[in-house]
Amino acid sequence: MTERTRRPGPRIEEVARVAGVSKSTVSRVINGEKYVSERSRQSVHRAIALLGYSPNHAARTLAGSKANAIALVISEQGSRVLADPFFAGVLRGVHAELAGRHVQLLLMMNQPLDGQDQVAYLTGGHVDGALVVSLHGEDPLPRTLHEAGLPIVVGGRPLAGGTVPFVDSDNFNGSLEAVRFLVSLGREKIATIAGPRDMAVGMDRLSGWRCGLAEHGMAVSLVVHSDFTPEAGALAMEELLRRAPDLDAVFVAADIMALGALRVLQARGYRIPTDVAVVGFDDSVLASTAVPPLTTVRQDLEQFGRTMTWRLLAELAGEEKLPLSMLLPTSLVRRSSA
Amino acid sequence: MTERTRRPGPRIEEVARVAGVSKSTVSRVINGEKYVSERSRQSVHRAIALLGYSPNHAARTLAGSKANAIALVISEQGSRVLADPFFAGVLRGVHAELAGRHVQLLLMMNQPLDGQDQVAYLTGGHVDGALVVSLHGEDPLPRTLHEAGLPIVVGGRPLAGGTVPFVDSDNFNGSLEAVRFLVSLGREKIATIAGPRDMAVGMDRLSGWRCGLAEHGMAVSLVVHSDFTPEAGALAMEELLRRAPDLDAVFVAADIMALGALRVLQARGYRIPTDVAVVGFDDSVLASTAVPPLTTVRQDLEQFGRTMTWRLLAELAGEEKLPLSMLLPTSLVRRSSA
DNA sequence: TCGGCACCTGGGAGCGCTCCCAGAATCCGC
DNA sequence: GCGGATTCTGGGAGCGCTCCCAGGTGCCGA
Repeated sequence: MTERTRRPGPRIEEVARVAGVSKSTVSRVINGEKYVSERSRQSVHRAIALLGYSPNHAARTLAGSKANAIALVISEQGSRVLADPFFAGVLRGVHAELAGRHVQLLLMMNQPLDGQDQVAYLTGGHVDGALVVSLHGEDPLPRTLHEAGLPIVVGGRPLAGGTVPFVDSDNFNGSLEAVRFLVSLGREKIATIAGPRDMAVGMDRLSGWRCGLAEHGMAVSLVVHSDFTPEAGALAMEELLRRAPDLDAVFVAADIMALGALRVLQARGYRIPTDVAVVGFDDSVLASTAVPPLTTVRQDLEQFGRTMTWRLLAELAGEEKLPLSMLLPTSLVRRSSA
Repeated sequence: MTERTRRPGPRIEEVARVAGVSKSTVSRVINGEKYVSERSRQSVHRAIALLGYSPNHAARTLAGSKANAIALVISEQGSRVLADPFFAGVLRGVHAELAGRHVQLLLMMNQPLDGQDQVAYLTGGHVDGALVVSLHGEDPLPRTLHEAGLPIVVGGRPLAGGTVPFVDSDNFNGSLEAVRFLVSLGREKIATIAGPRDMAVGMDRLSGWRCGLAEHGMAVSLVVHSDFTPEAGALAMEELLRRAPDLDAVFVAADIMALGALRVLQARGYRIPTDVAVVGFDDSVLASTAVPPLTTVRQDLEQFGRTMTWRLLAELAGEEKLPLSMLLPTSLVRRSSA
C-alpha cells in the first residue's frame, strides 16, 4: 500500500507548474542558457525560491553530457610530512573557488593498490575533470589522465614536462629573492639544503639559489640534497658544516627541514642569525613558532588551490587561449633567523 | 548525423548479455544480494572483469533509494591552526576505510555564508550520511543534521551532549596519564595551559589534569585557558609563571601551544626538563621537531577517521545496537621535555 | 499426490533530469 | 508586403540503473 519512497523536495515539474512554464524552460534558466525571456526567468527564480527547489544531481548527470563534479586527487608518493599543511591550505582554496557553482568535489587518494581502478573511474565519465596534487615530480598519473583526454590541472610542476597544464608557486624566483636578500645582508658563504632531485619543487628552489649566487660570482658548491623531514634536514646541516664550518648563511628549501638545521646549528654553538643566517621556504606554521622565528619564503596555498580550480573550470567552460601553466608569486617574510 | 555523445564504457545490459543472464541478475550480483546461484554469480563476475565494467554512479543513485555517497563536512569555526594536521590525518583514515566500497566521498567546508544551503543539500538526498568534523563544541550543525534525520557521525565530542553519535580521542584519560607520569617523576607543582572553554577537547583535557592531581591530593588552581596558537600559549605560560614562579611541570593541552610555552620558559632561563617538565598533547609534527623534543600524548588521527567512517557505514547498512559514541585510546610518547 | 516454502530468474516501469526537435512569436531589411 | 533570421517555448525520448512483480524450479512434510 505504501508508495515507493521518494527523495524529499520538489521536482523540476513542480517548479514549472508554479512558474507557469514548461520544464524545458526551467531547465534553461537553471543552466543559464540564453533564449529565455526575462519574464520567464523571473518567474522561474521566484518559483525556485518559493519551493526551495534544488536540482537533483544524479538526474542531471545521468541525462546530461557532463558529470557536474570534479575530483581532487591526492597522489601520495611518500613525503606526507610536506603534504599535510600544504594539502589543507590548497583544499581551502579549491573549496572557496567552487562555492556557489553546482559542482561536487570528489576526493580521491592515490593508494598504490587501486591505481588501475582510479584511472578507470576518473576517465569513465564520473567527473568532468580533475585536480591532481602531486608533489612527486615523476608521478605518471597526470600524464595518463591527460592522455586519456580528461581535463586536468596539476598542482606542482611535473618533472616530465610536456603539455600537462599545471599551477605552481614560483619556486625559482622565491629562492632567488631569498638568496639576494642574504647577499644584501653581506653574507659571503651561502649554502643550501635542497629537496630531493626527483621533485620539481626541490629542483626549482635549487635553481633559484644557484642563480642568485651566480649573479654575484659566488661559488655554488655548498649543496646537500635532503628529503622533507626535520631529521634529514639535521643530517644535511651536519654534512654542510663538515664541508664548510665557516659558512655564514644557509638557504633551506623547506621550513620543516630548516627546523632540523636550526637545531644542529644551535647545538654546535652557532648564533643565529649573527654567525649563520637561515632562510626557509613555505611559511608554514612551523616557521613562526621556530626558535628563533624563521625568515622564510611565503607561498599562498589558498591562492594555489583557487588558481588550480579556476583554471580547470575555465577549461571545462570551453574557454580558449588559457595559459598552459601558471606560476604564483611568492614573498619573503622577514623574521629573526636572517 | 552524429549520434548523441555517450559516456564511454559498457552498460549493465552488455554485461548481462556476455554473462548470459538478465540485467536484474547482474544488478543483484553487484549489490551483493542473496538469491543468486553460484553459477550466475561467477559468470557475472567474469563478464564484469572481461568488459571492465564499472557501474554508473548517477544512474544507481537516481534509480535506487540511496545516494551511494557520504559527505565529509569540515565545520570551520576558527582554530584552523589546530585543524590543519588534524584534518589531513583524519582524511587519510576516512579514505582508507572507504576503499573498495562503491561510495563516493564528497567534501564540504562549512563557510559562514552557505550554512542554509548546506543543510538543504545534505538533507536533500544527495548523500546517505555525513561525517562532521567539528572542533568547535557548540556548533549547531551536527544537531541540525541529526534532527533532520540524516545519519551522521561527529568527529570530536559535541559540547551540547545529547544523542548525536560521535567519535573522539580519549582526551580525559590521555591527560590523566600525562599527569600521572609527571607525578611519577616527582613533580609537585603541576600547572596546565588548557584549551578554550567552548571546545570539548579543551574541557576534557582539563578534566584529566584535574583528576590526576586530585588523585594525589594536589592543588588544582594553576590553570590558564588559552586558544590553540603558539602566541596564546606563550602568553598563558607567562601568566602561569607570574602566579607560580616555582612551578616544576606544566601540562599543555596542545603541542602547538606547548611551543609557545617552551619558548617563554627558555627565555626566562628555566631548564627543560630539569627545572620544568613539559608535556604536550597531539603528537603532531611539531612535537618531534621542538627543542627539546616534546613529550606528548599521542592520538591516532588515521584511526580516528577510520572509526568515524566505520560507524557511519555500519549505521547505513542497518546494523543495530551500535555504540552511540566511541572514545579512542591515546598513548604517552616520551621524548626529552619530561 | 499436492500444497507450501525457499530459492532463483527475467521483464519492465520509472527515478528526475537534459537536450533534440518542431513550431510559435517577433523583428529585420528589401 | 514578404521571406528569412532570431528569439523563445513546449513536448517527449531516453540517460543507466534499481526494484517490484510475476513466475519458474526444486524440495519438504502432510
